[in-house]
Amino acid sequence: MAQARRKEAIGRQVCVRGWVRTRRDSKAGFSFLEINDGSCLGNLQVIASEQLPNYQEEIRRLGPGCSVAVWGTIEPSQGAKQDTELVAQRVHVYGWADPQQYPLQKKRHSFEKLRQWAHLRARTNTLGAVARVRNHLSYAIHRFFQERGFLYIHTPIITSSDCEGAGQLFRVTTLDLAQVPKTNGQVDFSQDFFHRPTYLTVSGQLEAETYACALGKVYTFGPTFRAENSNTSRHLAEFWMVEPEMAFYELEDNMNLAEEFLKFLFRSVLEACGEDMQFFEKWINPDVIKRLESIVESEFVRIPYTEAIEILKKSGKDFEFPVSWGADIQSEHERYLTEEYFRGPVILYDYPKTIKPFYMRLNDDGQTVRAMDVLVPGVGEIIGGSQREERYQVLLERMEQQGLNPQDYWWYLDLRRFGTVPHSGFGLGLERTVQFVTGMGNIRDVIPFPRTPGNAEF
RNA sequence: UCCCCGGUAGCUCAGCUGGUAGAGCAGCCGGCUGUUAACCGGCGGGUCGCAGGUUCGAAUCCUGCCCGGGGAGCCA
Repeated sequence: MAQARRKEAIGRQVCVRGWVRTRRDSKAGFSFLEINDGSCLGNLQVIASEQLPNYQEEIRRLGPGCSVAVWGTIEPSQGAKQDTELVAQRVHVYGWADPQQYPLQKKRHSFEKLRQWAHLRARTNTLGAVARVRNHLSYAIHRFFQERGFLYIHTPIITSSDCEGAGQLFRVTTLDLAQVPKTNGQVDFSQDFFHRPTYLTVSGQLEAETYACALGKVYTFGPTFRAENSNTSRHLAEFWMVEPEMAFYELEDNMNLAEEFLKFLFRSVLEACGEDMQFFEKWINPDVIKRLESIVESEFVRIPYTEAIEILKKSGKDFEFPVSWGADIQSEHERYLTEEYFRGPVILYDYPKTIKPFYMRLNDDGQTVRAMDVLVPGVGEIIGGSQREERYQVLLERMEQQGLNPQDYWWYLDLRRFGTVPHSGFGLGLERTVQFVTGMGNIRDVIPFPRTPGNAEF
């Protein structure tokens, strides 16, 4: 259908199959049908003459949601809003959609309402466009890494490490919850499927490091789970994350890769998803295209955490959360830096060790670690990463400082005992990237079936 | 989890200083039209989120609960 809408298709005999978006009748003896099959944003206009045998019985009853096949010839359109139209020689109806019962109407629906019809919302312009952009980003992610010699590796979904410092975990068990086996009042996990407590992964990083420390450059791209009771437009309980991990990369290499990566993705979407991006620019956020174009051409600002704190202190802004060295950068602070001060992406690095996980490499000052966060206007942190601590003794001390039991991480420590190398990596949230690219305000509208606290119906 | 805002027709919402419900769009019928957010006329359509309470009387006031949204924390 994407091809049938182009002028080059004029004269061709075609069959298209899809869903009716709308029907308009003309007294001149025919009806206009707008058909969409998801291959592109725009609809194909079909001219269905009353001469067709099923015109009165079927075609005149077609409405939004009905599924059809149309055979005919592509001809130049007499109307102004499209180049081509399909003059039907035959229209077959696969399935009806009773207009009294079909939820989707020709009119615009709120995204809140569409979430209640998650099984049908892909049939709307916006959600269809989001799906195509999301698909293209996924493709571009693989292309970026594959073209640079990274290996795609599959890290486990089920893990037993429960304290990576990345939030609450979902428990995985086959125990009968009505009759949990106990020993001395404690749950006896030796009777569970894995003979130990297990969880859904919150990150594939630790496992990815093992492959990076053998094969060089690797990446994971898969679902990630956080059981945090987060109710915001930027959080999901189940989301997709891209995590490259590179041996022999130091923090600066890591930042270079992250910047190159984002630019590659944005450029790729601009090139491949023009019609969808114009739709987002018109209906969702008038800045989306400009924003991506300027990022593709600009250098990312890179400043140490300490310098960012100075900027925030000098801003004269009355922040709800006080700015002080050693405290986390809050959403309002990120927003000031990316949206007001720098007006573009910013990479912050060298954070205080007290607010970052144990695996980040300690700087010589003994106070900061080689962490980096990429912040973008609108969605905040889109990438978080670091150079990993490769020194056995330092890593051991950091684990103990953070109250972790090194025995639980024996295999992770082994990477430092045997042939350790400097290495780095980062994580990119796919949904936040889709949000940033499309301008969609709520993360629940950029994943087909969002999982959030209290919501897993579909 | 905390702070705000909301839940009335299929959809978007008005009605909320208490007096038993309304518009636009959608749907159906008719008219007009190479139409494209089509247009004009007519018709049908509601346990006012749920449960209590106050009152002669509650969509409207009070309490609790459920659901949704925005913001915050946590983070991707």
